[in-house]
Amino acid sequence: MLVKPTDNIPDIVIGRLPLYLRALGRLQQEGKEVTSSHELGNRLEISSAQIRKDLSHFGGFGKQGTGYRIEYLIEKLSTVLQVNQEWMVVVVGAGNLGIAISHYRGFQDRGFRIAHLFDESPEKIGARIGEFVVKPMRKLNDIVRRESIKIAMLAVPAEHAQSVADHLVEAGVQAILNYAPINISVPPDIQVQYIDPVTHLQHMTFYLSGE
Amino acid sequence: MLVKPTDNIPDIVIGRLPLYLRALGRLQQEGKEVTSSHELGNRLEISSAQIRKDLSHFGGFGKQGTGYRIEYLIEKLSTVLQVNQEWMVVVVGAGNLGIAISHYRGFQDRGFRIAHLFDESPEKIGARIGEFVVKPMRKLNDIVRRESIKIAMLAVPAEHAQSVADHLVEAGVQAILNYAPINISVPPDIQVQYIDPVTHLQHMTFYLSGE
DNA sequence: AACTGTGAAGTTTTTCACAGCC
DNA sequence: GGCTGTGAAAAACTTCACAGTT
Repeated sequence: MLVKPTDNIPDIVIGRLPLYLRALGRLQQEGKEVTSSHELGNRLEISSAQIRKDLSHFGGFGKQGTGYRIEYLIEKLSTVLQVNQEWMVVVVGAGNLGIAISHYRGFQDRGFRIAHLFDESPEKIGARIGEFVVKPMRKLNDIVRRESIKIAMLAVPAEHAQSVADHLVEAGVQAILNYAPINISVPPDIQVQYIDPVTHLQHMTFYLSGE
Repeated sequence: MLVKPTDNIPDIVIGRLPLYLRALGRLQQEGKEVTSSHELGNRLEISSAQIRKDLSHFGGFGKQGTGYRIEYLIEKLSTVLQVNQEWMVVVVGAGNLGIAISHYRGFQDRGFRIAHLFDESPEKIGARIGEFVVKPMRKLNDIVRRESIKIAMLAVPAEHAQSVADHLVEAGVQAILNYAPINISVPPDIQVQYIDPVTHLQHMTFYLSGE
């Protein structure tokens, strides 16, 4: 039973693992100890065969006839995704969005901790936002390097997203979660994911019966 | 040249159209009038063939030898996605996230306008948040019905997401953008999309060189 | 020369269906 | 009887490559 297989796992499979993990956490909160590909599939509207096949990439996590022990599966998936450790994250941009991100309690128990909040605006620098004091952009490079921070969330206006991303990469960041509604260009070994609510809304309006 | 084809377009294609639209808007801001599948593809890191094939589902929007007129393509894609009209949206949940959503300026010019902000907590009801006054949940049904609002953004704690979703559907909402980190169950004709930053972060940590 | 639109080919992803185990 | 893990089959998706147009 492997945990980090040498054989290449499709990215689309990796993208589903966090959903499994989230649903498993929920099942656990509900007091369940064991689940099945069928139950998980119902929750997530994913076929049970798909779930079994996805999990089988990493070895046999289940028991025939019984299903999956939830605690065990959570531990295994956490290891695969490397969220059995806590990752330090920086937030860049202390506007409404950056502030909301900084206040959000939901990162903690899923593998992430916000370490610093940066902004370039003189009015914001030094301000207290929850437990953070807004730090100036010019300190970003030193802090990220010194603390070996690998992950950043980008919550600046679209016009500044590319140049901030460049700074982050320069400072050694390897993964960027970009909330700005613009595609950024980074070296091929840097991970980028996007969050743009409007793209989701526009995806849904396609299917709505016209006003 | 069709605009709403009878033949079934793959959902995965529909999901890319908002990205095209976003990139086109950006190109337009930069003063460009014409683009090509190649240029768009470079921006989005999508192959030019894919873009041409996706667009071809809706008819010939481009000109051989020339490319695509940006203004024209924006208009066509907006029509396909039905965002050539403005959709009224309600936000449920006036915590940090709901407040940040309500302040966000980026919905306006991409087809959406926030009409109301709801919360159930007595301390929040009546509070002024930007241009909104927080309304009580018990008024949700009437307001959504009266104004024929079809879209909601759900920014309540995970524990309440399902019951609020049920209320929304009951009130006639047809599309829900769910920010709560939990899968909700709705009738098959209701659209749901999810925004959960942690799933994106966990997707990226898979690829990071371990701490 | 540059570019679209598109069948055909190739690749990836999902589902099926069942042997094997509890 | 219920469930996993998995080859094989099916379906979906992407890329190729080129005829045809500007």
